Amino acid sequence: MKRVPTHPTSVKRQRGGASKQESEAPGRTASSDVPARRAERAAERRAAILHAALDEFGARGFAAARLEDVAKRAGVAKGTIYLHFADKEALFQELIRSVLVPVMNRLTVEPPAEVPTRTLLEIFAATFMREVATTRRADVLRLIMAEGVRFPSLAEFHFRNVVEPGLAGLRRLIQRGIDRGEIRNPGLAEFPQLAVAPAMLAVVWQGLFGHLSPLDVEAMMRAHIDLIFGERSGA
Amino acid sequence: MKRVPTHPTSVKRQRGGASKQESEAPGRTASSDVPARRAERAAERRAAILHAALDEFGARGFAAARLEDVAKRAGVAKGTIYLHFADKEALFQELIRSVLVPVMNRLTVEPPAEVPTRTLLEIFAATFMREVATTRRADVLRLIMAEGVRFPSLAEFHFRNVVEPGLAGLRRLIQRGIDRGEIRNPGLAEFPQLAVAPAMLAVVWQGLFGHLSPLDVEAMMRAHIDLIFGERSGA
DNA sequence: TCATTGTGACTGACCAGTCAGTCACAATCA
DNA sequence: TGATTGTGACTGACTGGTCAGTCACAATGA
Repeated sequence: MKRVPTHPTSVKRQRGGASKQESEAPGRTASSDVPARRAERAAERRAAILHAALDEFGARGFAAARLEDVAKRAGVAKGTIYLHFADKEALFQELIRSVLVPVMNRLTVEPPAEVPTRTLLEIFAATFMREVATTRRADVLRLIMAEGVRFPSLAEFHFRNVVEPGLAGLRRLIQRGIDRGEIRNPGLAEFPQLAVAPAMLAVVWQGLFGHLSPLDVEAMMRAHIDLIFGERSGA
Repeated sequence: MKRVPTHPTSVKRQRGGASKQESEAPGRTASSDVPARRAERAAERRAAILHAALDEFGARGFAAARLEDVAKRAGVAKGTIYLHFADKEALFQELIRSVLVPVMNRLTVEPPAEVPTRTLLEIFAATFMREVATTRRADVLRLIMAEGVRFPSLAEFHFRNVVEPGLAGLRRLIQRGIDRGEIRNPGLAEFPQLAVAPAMLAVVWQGLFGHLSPLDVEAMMRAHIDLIFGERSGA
């Protein structure tokens, strides 16, 4: 970051092939009998580093995480990290990018058939729980809330690519509910944040207090949806 | 944090007098003509250090904040910090303690008169906005979400002294609303978290995205209270 | 005067980022 | 096909800078 290069190697090489962006670790083990092509191996290592980084950053936060630990966890030398990422911050950004954007695409499906809006919202909530709240992706969310202030570009990236589209989709859903007379309160369309707020709280709660006082997130989300649709008891 | 003390100084001296706990910066300047008594001066310095720590930790997070900057901001030498706090972590804990506990006491008033529950909730929300969301205390909240995972004792302290009593008070309020027929959804009493969730989201939002897309927190809270009381439009 | 309080230069651990060297594998040749 | 050479991915010891915490000394004031 602040290192002055001895040789003015102005242009950094930056491998990684055709900008792979998947997040799931590849199933193929390194000891496969079909020797993976170089590019494949590189992609595997890149994925392994991202995976390890998720663990380390998630557990320690950005500033306190040590790249040497990331390397060790990924089964790689420290220097290797720098073959794939420009620096610690770039690794962090790429982590956010690769972990959240794919889920957002999965969450922001088009509002399709003749299904009641309540069901759509329930699916939305269930998907969020299954894909985010109960996975290590929740750590990434907490990480953004935690470190976002210090990385404005990262906060903005997350806002443009996750928050804005997610909220827009939610607003469309809610508006649909209002139009069909399923939702009474028009304020919800103006502030779709009200609809996600409990999910965010759940992520934080489970991370901080889960072991002290576990929260029945599903029941809470059910109560929340009841609140939105003005019912007095769940199914 | 991970520093191994060279000398096994088992018991740290820990000056600082009668455990002052106020958080507001003292108005008195150091150049006051009435020379403050030693204990007073000590308390003032302690407060100044906490105040500076709030700024620095709030802006940079625990790991990245530098005690030298805290000292400079407090108008004090680095060593002086160690006259008042055992180490960086103790300073951080004391910061959380001194900033949030007093507010919690102010928020958790007894549910008094013949006032409608809605008004009480509105007061609760307004107080939270005035005393927390729009002050540097919001940084402390974000700080806890950020660093709490890495400081379990701190997370537990915050849970026992802020979250639990706060939620209990809120639950009592909601139960009152249900008993009086003002609130329809009984799930709210089971999950008072639903009532605070938007406030938490507002704190995070303003911190991360406030400059990209400011959130009209008051309007949102109004919409949220409408939702709770089943009204369709605010006053 | 002397006990208490404050100071800031200093120490030692720590860690992001570097780079000279290694070696697995691919390409080329006999 | 097997031997030789070339390539660049990978390694990890190292550097330079940073910062928490210390302590010998200075300032203060009872």
